[in-house]
Amino acid sequence: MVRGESKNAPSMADVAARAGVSHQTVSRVVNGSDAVRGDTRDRVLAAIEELGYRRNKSARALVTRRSGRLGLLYSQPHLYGPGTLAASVHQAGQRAGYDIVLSPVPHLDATSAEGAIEALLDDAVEAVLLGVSHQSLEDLVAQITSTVEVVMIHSDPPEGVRSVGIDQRAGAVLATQYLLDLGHRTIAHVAGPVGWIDARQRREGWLAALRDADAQPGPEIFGDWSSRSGYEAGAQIARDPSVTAVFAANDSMALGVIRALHEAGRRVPQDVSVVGFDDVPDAAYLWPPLTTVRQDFASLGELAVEVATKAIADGSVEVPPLLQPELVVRSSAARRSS
Amino acid sequence: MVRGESKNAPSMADVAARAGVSHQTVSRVVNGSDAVRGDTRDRVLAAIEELGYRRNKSARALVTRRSGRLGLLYSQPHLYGPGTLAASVHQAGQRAGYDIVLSPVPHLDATSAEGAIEALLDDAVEAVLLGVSHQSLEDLVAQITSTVEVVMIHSDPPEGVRSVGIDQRAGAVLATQYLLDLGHRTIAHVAGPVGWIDARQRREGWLAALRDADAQPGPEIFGDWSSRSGYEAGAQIARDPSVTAVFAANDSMALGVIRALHEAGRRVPQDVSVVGFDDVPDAAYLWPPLTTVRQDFASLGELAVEVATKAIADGSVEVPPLLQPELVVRSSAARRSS
DNA sequence: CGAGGCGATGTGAACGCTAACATATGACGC
DNA sequence: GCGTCATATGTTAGCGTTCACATCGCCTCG
Repeated sequence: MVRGESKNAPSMADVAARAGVSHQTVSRVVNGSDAVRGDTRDRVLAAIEELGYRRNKSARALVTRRSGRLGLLYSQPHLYGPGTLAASVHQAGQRAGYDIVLSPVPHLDATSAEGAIEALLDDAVEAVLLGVSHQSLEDLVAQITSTVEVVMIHSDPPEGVRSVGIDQRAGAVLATQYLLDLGHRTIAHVAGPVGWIDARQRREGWLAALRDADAQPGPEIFGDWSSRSGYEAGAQIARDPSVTAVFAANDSMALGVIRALHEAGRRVPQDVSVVGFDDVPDAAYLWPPLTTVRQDFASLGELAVEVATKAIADGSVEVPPLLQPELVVRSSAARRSS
Repeated sequence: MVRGESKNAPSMADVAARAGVSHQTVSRVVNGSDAVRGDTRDRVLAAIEELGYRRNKSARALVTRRSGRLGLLYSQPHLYGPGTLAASVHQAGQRAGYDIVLSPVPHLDATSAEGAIEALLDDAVEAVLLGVSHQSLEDLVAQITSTVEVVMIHSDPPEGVRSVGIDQRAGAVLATQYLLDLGHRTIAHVAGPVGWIDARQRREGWLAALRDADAQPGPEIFGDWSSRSGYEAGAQIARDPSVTAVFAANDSMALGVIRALHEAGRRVPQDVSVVGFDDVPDAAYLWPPLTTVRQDFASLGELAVEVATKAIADGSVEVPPLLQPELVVRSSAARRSS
């Protein structure tokens, strides 16, 4: 920015003076009121253009007592799911006429989440979207729900809370059932960390599918969503020859499992089948291409914004049905050989 | 939010009444002025606590004529690099006392970038950080630079523009030189798409290292950063037996190349060596573990915020030295066999 | 031809805060 | 004991909007 070049930004009054009307008429034009004569409107529009006028959102927010902002809290912003979610919420918000305040929390814990929510509240957001379904947030929600509208993005929401979600449990059932259909009986699970709702739901889906098929749960190892933890889990699983299939709670861990299996000399999928969760863009181009469960983060974000705007409009507490994930069959899982 | 429960949010005047002081004294307390007696301060603080008072940022911004906001434009928000950058900018901004407005642009083109910048300007950001180094933005920059402070995140910035960056060219030289040292003479390059500065710089680094070693450039294929495009490039490369090494412009494409090589029966690294760029968290757990070039996105974000805040404070145009990337040796590249 | 009404525009106040200045209170020196 | 000064606090105005209402023409109709 060149110093001294620009004085104060022009205000409505400046535009009004230039167009020879009152500031209120400018306001009407800017807000699309139809009570302005065509030629007057044109004069105003021309003045706006000439001066490079921009409506001051702070002044507007002050007098209307509405910020026009929605906040999204999300963690692990470097990962595919959260990143996609953030982008889709942002886009849907724009379309709905809201500004989206993105609040990434690199490492989730109760303190940092609380701090992030405080910041969002300081920003006067009209609703908070909770893009991270972790147990530690459920208590927090109760506290802020009297202050601001809240939408949880959650596959197993507490009673009476506004929420949207993807059916994690159903996705896990899809994956496990597929493995069962392939003839596998001992299916290990590399779970996400304790405390994460999605991890719990995926684990329950695995368990439920097994139960329905009268199969015993295979070994279960808890990871932390990272490929490193998947690798460590895989190394352990590789030592157990009875395991012929692994369901990993996300694609990163699945990929770690596959590497560990490779290193142990067990072929995927000939010796051990592996299924992941998420369908990250790279999943299709791993070796072998990863069979996984796809979640539609884009729709999730749109839905969340929709529910939030409705909540702001009429306070309704609406819980649309969970979105259904989809099994994407590639070649990391195959019929049980022996 | 429970309807009817909360009336209007308390203002300074409410706090002042409760504490038995004037609103100005409340303002002083809130802003940490030391011209307030200890016991008065305590009374005010107590009133703030009791009423749950929050300072209204809009009113403050209106009167101070400063929004306290920095905007970050970034694309491909689902990818590791941009996601990490966004998070680190956000964090650094908080620390520096600025609110960060994150503006993800899913698919970059001149129109959407322009729209996003307009939105940022409407939000009255005091500086715009351009987190996407694409040619199409360079013209845009010239237009807005008179309106707002701009910081480009760019490894080869135009003259006189404030910027920070990571030395992409040096990273590519590192990768290529490593391959050369391993005895490879025909090194292919899977480049990023035309128009992306980083892609250009990496390609130039590859070319420069080759030139210095008196080696002829191997085949060159342009991808689009995706693993799919890497796969397609890899399939092509696999047909050329003279190629014994590939330098891919990012990890996703590298992973696609590896799969294509596998499918063609060419082993990595025994037959063909592959080096990527970025060091995404999964890179270390691919099979084989990917040798790649690590960029420090976290430091990049911090640096960008630092330069932006300085620019706002005194208008200085500072271009700190490029950050240096680092070669991470794993096992997807090996000494040339024959 | 004047009352009534409607469409287009203007006026004044208020939103919650900070900046600038004004005032009160007490300590101190002569 | 009174001016002087520093320290603590209060008062007023104004930031750029929108809202509620006032005004001004002009047309319609009995």
